[in-house]
Amino acid sequence: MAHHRSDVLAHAVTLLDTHGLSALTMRRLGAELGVQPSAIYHHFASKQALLAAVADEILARGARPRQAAAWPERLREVCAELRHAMLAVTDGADVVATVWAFGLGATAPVAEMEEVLADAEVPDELVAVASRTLVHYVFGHAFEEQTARQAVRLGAVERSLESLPDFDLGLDLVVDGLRARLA
Amino acid sequence: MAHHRSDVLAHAVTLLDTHGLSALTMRRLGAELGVQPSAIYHHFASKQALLAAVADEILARGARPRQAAAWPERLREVCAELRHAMLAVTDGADVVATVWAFGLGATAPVAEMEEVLADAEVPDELVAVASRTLVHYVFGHAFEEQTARQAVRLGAVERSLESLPDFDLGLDLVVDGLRARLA
DNA sequence: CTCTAACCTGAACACCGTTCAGGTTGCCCG
DNA sequence: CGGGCAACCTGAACGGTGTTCAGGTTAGAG
Repeated sequence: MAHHRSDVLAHAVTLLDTHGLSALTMRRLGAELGVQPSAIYHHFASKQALLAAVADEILARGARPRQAAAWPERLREVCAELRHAMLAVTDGADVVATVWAFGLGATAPVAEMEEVLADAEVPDELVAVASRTLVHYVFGHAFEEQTARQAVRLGAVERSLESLPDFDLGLDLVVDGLRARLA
Repeated sequence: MAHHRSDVLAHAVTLLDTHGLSALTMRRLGAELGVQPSAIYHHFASKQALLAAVADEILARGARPRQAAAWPERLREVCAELRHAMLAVTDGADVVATVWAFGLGATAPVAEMEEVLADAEVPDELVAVASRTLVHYVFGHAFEEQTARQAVRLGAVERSLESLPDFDLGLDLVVDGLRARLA
């Protein structure tokens, strides 16, 4: 039975979540679909393109309604949604951050941050700097948290998860810095 | 003629700088040294271990004397040194950030940040949060800058380098946020 | 009933990290 | 001087990886 692009993508996300990024292989994904590895190239031009679609799918699945009105809280909402979306899938932070860094996808969150800041009438050069700083923070924190969690789960390291820095506190640091610069 | 661990490490850094991370292969490194790939395993237990040593070497080569006395400027010095060390070698940001994230090395910069903050009598929980936030920012910014630079050099993308956010401004955002929280 | 587009096969190519039994080399010690 | 030991290396192999390509199948539209 023939598969669609969306089937392949859904299976890729499932495989990623259940067995991690290292298991997300063209051969294994093909086997999971009962298909030759080369068949996947009918739906995605390369593995990079597949990963880009996976990253966007991870972000889409994590979407939540916006509630806040003031820009600091709206910013926090966007960052929290981004963080939770990545943490919800095994190695999600790795995939999303890499795809974004290479400019292949996952552009929605930073675009929304820029929109929030522009709406708040923040100067243009600060909009770019602040949104980039925030996204770097969220990616770095989520990646570290996910990596540490996985290391502990595999028993590779006895490092306690208590020592992980608090996400909201670090976020406040940046938001406060931005607020100070605007005053 | 027999090689030492330091020879292998030096050649690995050279190979990384001249041809990028994707060319840093056990086979290619062996060929560069006139040696079988398996010979490298006499000096490094795995490629991960080799990359960890490469990351530490990149940081060691970027070391500069400290000059500032006040903690905000000391923090900026550490961050600037870290940034320049990574940018000085092709794919340096990728290697250093990855090695650090997996806890395999590159721990010196964040340790020094923590020391600076502790000396400034910043509360313990803020020391961990602030140093992590700063290192995430520096890694993210350097990785993005290096990736964009490489994409432009390869002609893969016409994205202008002018649009890259200013490093010092983003750094000030975090430092100011920390300063505000201390007051 | 034909044709076209979507989907897939199966083999091959050129790589990759890693292991292992065995071989060579150079230096120290008795 | 000669034995031995440690450092260093060989060469082949194992089991993977992403990707390409000529050709085959199948379902649906006209």
